[in-house]
Amino acid sequence: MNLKQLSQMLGLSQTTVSRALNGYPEVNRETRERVLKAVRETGYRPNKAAQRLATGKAGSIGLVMPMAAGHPSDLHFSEFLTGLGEEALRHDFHFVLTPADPNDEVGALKRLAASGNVDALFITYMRGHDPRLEMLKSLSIPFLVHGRSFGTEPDYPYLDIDNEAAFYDAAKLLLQLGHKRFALLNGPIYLDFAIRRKKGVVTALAERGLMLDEAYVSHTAMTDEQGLFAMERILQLDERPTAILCSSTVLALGAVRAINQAKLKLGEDISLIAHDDVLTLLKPENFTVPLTTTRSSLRAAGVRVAERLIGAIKQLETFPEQELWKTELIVRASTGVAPAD
Amino acid sequence: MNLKQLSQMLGLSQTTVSRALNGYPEVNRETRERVLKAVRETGYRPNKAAQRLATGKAGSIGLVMPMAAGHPSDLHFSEFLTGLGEEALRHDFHFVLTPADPNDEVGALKRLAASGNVDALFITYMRGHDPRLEMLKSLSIPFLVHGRSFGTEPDYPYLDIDNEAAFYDAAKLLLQLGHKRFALLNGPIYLDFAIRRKKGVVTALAERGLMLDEAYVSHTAMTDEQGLFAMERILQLDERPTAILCSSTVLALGAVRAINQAKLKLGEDISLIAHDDVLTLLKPENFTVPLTTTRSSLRAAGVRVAERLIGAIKQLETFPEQELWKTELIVRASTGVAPAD
DNA sequence: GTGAGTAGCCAAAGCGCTTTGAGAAATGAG
DNA sequence: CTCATTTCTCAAAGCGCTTTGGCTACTCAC
Repeated sequence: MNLKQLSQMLGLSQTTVSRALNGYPEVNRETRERVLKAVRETGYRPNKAAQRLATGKAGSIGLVMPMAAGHPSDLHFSEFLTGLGEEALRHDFHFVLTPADPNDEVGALKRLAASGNVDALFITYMRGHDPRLEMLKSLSIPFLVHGRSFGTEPDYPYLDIDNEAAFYDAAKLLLQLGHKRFALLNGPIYLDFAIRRKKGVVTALAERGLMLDEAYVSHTAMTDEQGLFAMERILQLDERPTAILCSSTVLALGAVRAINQAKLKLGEDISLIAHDDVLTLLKPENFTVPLTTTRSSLRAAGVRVAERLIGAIKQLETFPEQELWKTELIVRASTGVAPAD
Repeated sequence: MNLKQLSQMLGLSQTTVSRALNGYPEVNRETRERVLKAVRETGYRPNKAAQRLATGKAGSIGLVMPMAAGHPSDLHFSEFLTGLGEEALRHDFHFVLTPADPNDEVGALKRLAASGNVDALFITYMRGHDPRLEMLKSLSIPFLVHGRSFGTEPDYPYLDIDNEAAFYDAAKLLLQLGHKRFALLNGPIYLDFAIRRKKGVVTALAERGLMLDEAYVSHTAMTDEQGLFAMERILQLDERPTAILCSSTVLALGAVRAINQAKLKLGEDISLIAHDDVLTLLKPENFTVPLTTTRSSLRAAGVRVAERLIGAIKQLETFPEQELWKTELIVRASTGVAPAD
């Protein structure tokens, strides 16, 4: 069933039916109702590809799904996606998900944009000096960045959390508790958030005349196993750290396991603060020793990103172009006074 | 840059350029190379919407993402999605993800199909007597079911694991270890896999003249918290069970927490077998007491589903229409001989 | 030298929708 | 009663691609 058939059935022109459907004013009330009724009865749905071709709009947001054979599925990504979906649902939008090799994200993005399949693009997992930015700016399609790109002019629309402040505050809290030897389990160093979080820690330590020794820093993928390995390694160093900062509760999951295996008491022998993306599965309060965290919901960020992108597509984007969310510091049992030497 | 411009630039007709691009034989080698070169230089990409409109194919698989405000993000779903993506990447396919209210999946599916921007559909989270099946069968678009629908004629293409056998075997193992009092932490009872797993347990017990008491069965969402609550409730029953079967390692995560809190020793006081979907984040071997599991990779299923769907779209589907994968029973430390009464 | 066959190219139709520009009918003003 | 205006409707063009059905210019066999 297509427009032509439908209009023939009704004895109307395609124009009129199309207008009736899309809410144009110049169509008689009765006629419109007749059309709507017929649509209901026949189950007619406009062909999206045709609509897209005719209007240039398609009600879809494109995103690249970083992915390779063997690449682990990412909890953070799906939490974010859930947020996007939640908002998209309200506006009858959908996503076009292009899986892409992590090494070819620029290419994948370019293809996606040129394909004319999407109205807006969105990128995440931002890197320092991210090459995707230039590309996006050269395109004539709305986009939004989740995160920022360290080392580039911040002249693009973004939504980010204040990673530096979060880890500055976390480190500060630990310093106030008397800790002196810090370790940091971070994400890959090329990622923007990892750079900023590290910076936050370094700054806080510097204020007390302390240095963050590189041996006590790990940059790994955000999995529990990497957290375990990194923590095991660090615990075997000569001077054991008493304060651990973790870039994710996923890393913390592994770290805590290593700490338990070393028979150390969390919150007594060793303190830990993790960043909490509010993952459904991994609640910091459900750890045997509830974790102190810096919190910011990834899902909420997803909702907001979708909201802004859809606004941009509909050209009613009146939102501030750049948002920086503060994180909350939530103190639980995993942080305590530094043990006496 | 579109076909018309490109062909003008080359002094060729659109026909010839299109043919050159799509590998038709009736175009001169030199001409083809000239076209390909121009494409590389200009960065021309065919408009997908137009391609779709002209051919009816779009290189995309549609799927409905069950989702509502407040609906938790599902680890199982994203693990599966990762598998899908992995295979789709190889064939330059993408997904159209429509978020949908869990109560309106039929509608969402119908809209997606009628929209004409997907080549194939796929459904999962199958229910008993699933209403989506009839709808899909009435459509003229390839589809594949992940799972089955209990109580319907199995005359549709599916990929499923043998849930009944998995839980039959698991229960059998526990029976052989001398267990008599069983509990089952299952998914929502309307879901097909939950029905079949329960059936497997019931059958195994029946062979020994035992019954599965409904009080010892829980049907909940597959989250760790629900696992915790259900396990807490069951542990407080008069006759404490000694054998627990869990429909997911996520449920098991909560269950184990409850067991620990009750100061029971896993593998001694109480035995537990969970179904392992091979989630990246939740490895049964990483539990403090490694879990005995029935294993089948969700991600592998995703790969296979994508493979079959893409095959169907390209009309080279020579695969068996229906696949039933066996699960592996992997014995670890969470199962032990039943404690003496 | 002729006719059949083939290689290589093209014009134009069509996919299903939106939108432009115009026309017919109904209404109102003078 | 006429002319201008408003209301409603329509035919046709166009979005960017693929594909059908020719057409021309060769090549080759006899």
